[in-house]
Amino acid sequence: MFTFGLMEIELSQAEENYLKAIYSLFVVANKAVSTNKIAEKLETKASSVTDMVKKLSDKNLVNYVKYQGVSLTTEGKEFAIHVIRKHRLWEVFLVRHLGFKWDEVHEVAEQLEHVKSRKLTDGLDAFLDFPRYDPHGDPIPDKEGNFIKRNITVLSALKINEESKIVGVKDSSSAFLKYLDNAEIKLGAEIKVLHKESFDNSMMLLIEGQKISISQQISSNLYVKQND
Amino acid sequence: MFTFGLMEIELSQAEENYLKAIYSLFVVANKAVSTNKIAEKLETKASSVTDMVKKLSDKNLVNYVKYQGVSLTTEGKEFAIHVIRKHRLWEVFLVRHLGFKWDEVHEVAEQLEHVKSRKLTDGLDAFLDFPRYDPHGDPIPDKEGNFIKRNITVLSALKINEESKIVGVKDSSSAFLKYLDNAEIKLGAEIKVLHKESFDNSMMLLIEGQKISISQQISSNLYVKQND
DNA sequence: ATAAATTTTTAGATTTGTCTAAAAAATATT
DNA sequence: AATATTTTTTAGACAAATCTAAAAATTTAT
Repeated sequence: MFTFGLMEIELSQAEENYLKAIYSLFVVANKAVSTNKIAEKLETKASSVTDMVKKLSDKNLVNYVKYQGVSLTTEGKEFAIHVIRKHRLWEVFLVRHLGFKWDEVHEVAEQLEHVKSRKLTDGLDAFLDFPRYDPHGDPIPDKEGNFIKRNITVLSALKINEESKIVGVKDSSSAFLKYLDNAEIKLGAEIKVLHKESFDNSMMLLIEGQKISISQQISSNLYVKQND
Repeated sequence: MFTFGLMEIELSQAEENYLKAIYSLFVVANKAVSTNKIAEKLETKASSVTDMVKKLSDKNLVNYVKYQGVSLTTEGKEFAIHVIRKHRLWEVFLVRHLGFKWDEVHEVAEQLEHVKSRKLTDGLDAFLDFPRYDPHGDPIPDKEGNFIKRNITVLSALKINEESKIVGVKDSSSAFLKYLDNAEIKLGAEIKVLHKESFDNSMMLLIEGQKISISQQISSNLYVKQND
């Protein structure tokens, strides 16, 4: 058997976490990522990253040239996306069925994402009725690893009088999510930009009938649907 | 803070597996268990067990005297029961909601049982409506670690003309469970012993209207309700 | 273009959990 | 009771994943 497509190799949790980190760093940088960046993301040391990256390279999961950063191979990307799929499906489950708040799911999903069982993942997906987004608005890859590519911008980029809908958060920290809860800013909310304050870049917003002012810190961490 | 009751210490998966193994061996033997028995159960070597048991003893989770076997401390028992609780709750979830058969749940539950989150476990328990038994008929400890103590015997101990109900399996191997599926022997089935063959100890059974013969291998691995 | 600063890698050590082989203790046998 | 057998522990080694400190390469600055 040469079944090379996916899942023939068993990865450790550490390996999976590295692939996930490399994937997400690559997505934003769009070029090979440095060992330092990976170390920062995983809260480890660059020397540890070098070791692991060599190992992943031996397994053909990453492309690695000394001193020139790391990128994922096709296979490595498949693994990373599969882990992300599991993570986000679990988040949906926790919020929908176990009463978790959106700021409480991350830590638990970080553990659940490493459970290995195709039947479990696909069964969970079906049980949840194939959700397309997680509680933070991030798209969930399907069985084949296909994402919905959303047309989104940050709220702070909108101009006065533009209308849009909040569809996701850039920052998923507990602190930020709790702020949004307190301010009653929810995904799906329709918004309109009433005013932009030039000196501090704060914004006056009409959100579901309510007028509220938000700092740039906030508006630059909210994703809205691209208007066009 | 001296909160010593439970969960202040974080255990590794390996440590949790040792506690679980020691617990289940102790339950049947009712005396301190040998390192050899533990090694056999965990498919490892006795020397590895000695090492781990020392570590668990340092953490006050087991009582260990050289050459004299191992037993759980109150705290160790609490941990073991908590892991068993998680294992069995996940089994219920997998069968009820994700379409797993009762012979498919073990391996996945072995992974899920190590996920650490009080909120997850108790939330799952509530979501499942506080099930009292897992798919194999084993009782599920509640939040406080309390079990239902069932009055059960093995089917093979019943006498001719005795009636009872199948409530659990002693052997949870995939092979045995599949045999039961094929023979359409389910938990909850009402049975009556029609005949016992003296030369091979096989039994003729009336089970839900059907007459079937089962070997001693089978009857000694099925639990029935104790007819007091 | 050379020096300075930064980044990355290497070398060697550490922790966890495991192993094998040998030694020590406990149990069984005669 | 002495010997043989079995069980258990010790000693030393190993793989995975990490770390620190030092060396090497790259990038930035003058």
